[in-house]
Amino acid sequence: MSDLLDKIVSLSKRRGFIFQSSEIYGGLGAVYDYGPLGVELKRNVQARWWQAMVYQHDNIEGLDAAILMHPTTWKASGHVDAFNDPMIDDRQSKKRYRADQLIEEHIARLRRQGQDEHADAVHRRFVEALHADDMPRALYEIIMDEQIRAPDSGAFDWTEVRQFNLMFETQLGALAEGNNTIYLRPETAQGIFVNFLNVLNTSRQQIPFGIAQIGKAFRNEIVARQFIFRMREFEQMEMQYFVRPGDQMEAYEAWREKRMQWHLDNGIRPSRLRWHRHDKLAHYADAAHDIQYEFPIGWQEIEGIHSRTDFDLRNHQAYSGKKMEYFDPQTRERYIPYVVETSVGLDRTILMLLCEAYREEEVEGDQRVVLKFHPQVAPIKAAVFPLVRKDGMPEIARAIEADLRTVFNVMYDEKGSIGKRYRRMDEAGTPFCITVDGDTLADGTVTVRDRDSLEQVRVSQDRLLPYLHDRMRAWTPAD
RNA sequence: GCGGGAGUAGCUCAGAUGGUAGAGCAUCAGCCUUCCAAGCUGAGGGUCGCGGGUUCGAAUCCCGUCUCCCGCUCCA
Repeated sequence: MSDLLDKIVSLSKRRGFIFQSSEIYGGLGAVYDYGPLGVELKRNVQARWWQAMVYQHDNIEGLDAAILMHPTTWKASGHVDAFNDPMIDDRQSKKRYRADQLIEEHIARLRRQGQDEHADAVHRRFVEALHADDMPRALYEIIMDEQIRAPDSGAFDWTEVRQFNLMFETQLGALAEGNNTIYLRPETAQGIFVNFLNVLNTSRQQIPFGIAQIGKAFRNEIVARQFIFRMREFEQMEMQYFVRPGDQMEAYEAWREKRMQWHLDNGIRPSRLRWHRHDKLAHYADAAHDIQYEFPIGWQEIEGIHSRTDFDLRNHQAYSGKKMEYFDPQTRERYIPYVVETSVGLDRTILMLLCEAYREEEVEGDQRVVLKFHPQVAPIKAAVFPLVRKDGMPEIARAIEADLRTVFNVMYDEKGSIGKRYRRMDEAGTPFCITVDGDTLADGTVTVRDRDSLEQVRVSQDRLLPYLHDRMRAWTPAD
């Protein structure tokens, strides 16, 4: 891992942004907890997304669907088939096959060639393999021993057989008998699709309109690494935008622009963001772009904007028997809407903000570590200090703290030298420090110290709130 | 999943040849501080990832296991 990411991991733990899950028991792989500062950062990001998506658009409705869903949901979405089979990849063609189907085809081929004895032997071994403890391994050995080649490329260059059992299973009901297996959702989108009719019928929306949701999703990642970049339990902020078939590209382009702007508005430098177009489209999509950020580990996806046709609604219609059609009263058309999806990883956004904000700087010969968050996402908006712990300064500082607390998350600190307190707040990413000093007693002004420029401005106590609001609004990212 | 590396106080780390652990920073209490930390005094904090074994005795040796990191693979 890069030095920078190491430092961010260390700072995250040291200051209480992010902890590994269940650390006292040795940790749980690729699961993380948000600490006191981390949860503030996360809630601020959620709030900004909700504001930008739901409140700023009169045709977008919010939703909070449950994590547990009817199992048929995942049949309709394609996740059960795609995620639970023993898969093997042809390294040459990059095509993926179901290992069991390859063997079945091989057996059928042998029979066609009259090699029934051989076919029977393979078949017996195949049945045995399907019940083996290490089923993927057993299937792999058959493919190796029988030298089964890839149907398309004819190559014999296979990866291991892997079982893509990426959905977390759990039991519905207290009785562990019968077929009660359900899944923790691997994506939040299906919660939106299955509620499409509910929202349509209750919100008085007309197409085009969207449904937005923030929520947890779960995937048994094969390779889960790089801190909170790829986690087994993670949070998505998704919006599905329903449009008339044919109008999807216009909506797609509009949402691409809005979503990129959102990241810029969070203080991400434009040079660190780029578009990545999917050349190879999933079968249900007719366009797909990712927004990538230049992490210390390289360019990585943080958000996907996908035009996913009517695939999901059409499938839910087929599986549920419920008509997913929309009737347009103007044109008197009836159709299953197309969907443009924006899906951003909340945890990845947090990691991006940490990477973007982290700076090591030299101040008058000393080094400081500072998180230059956008003030709106900063966990603590302001800290209030008495310059010294006497002459009534703590009392005045406490009063200012109490006043600001009605609006912001603020912190009071009187421990250590004033410089030390500034540096502590730098590490937490607090944009403003307010110091009560001797002049405060005389004229009612305080020092407001800027995290980024280190500049100090004297502000009258009673103008403090509007002053801070103005400064937050005017903030722009450095370099 | 495979190969390699690592796991000692909250953080970063030191602990040659086995004799039951230290530093800096951080934290807490007090002092000193009238604007950018690392001044003073004191305190708390570790069964050295976990389990087992060898040994009179293990952080140090052996086995297992978990977690993290790097590379390959994967990114459905």
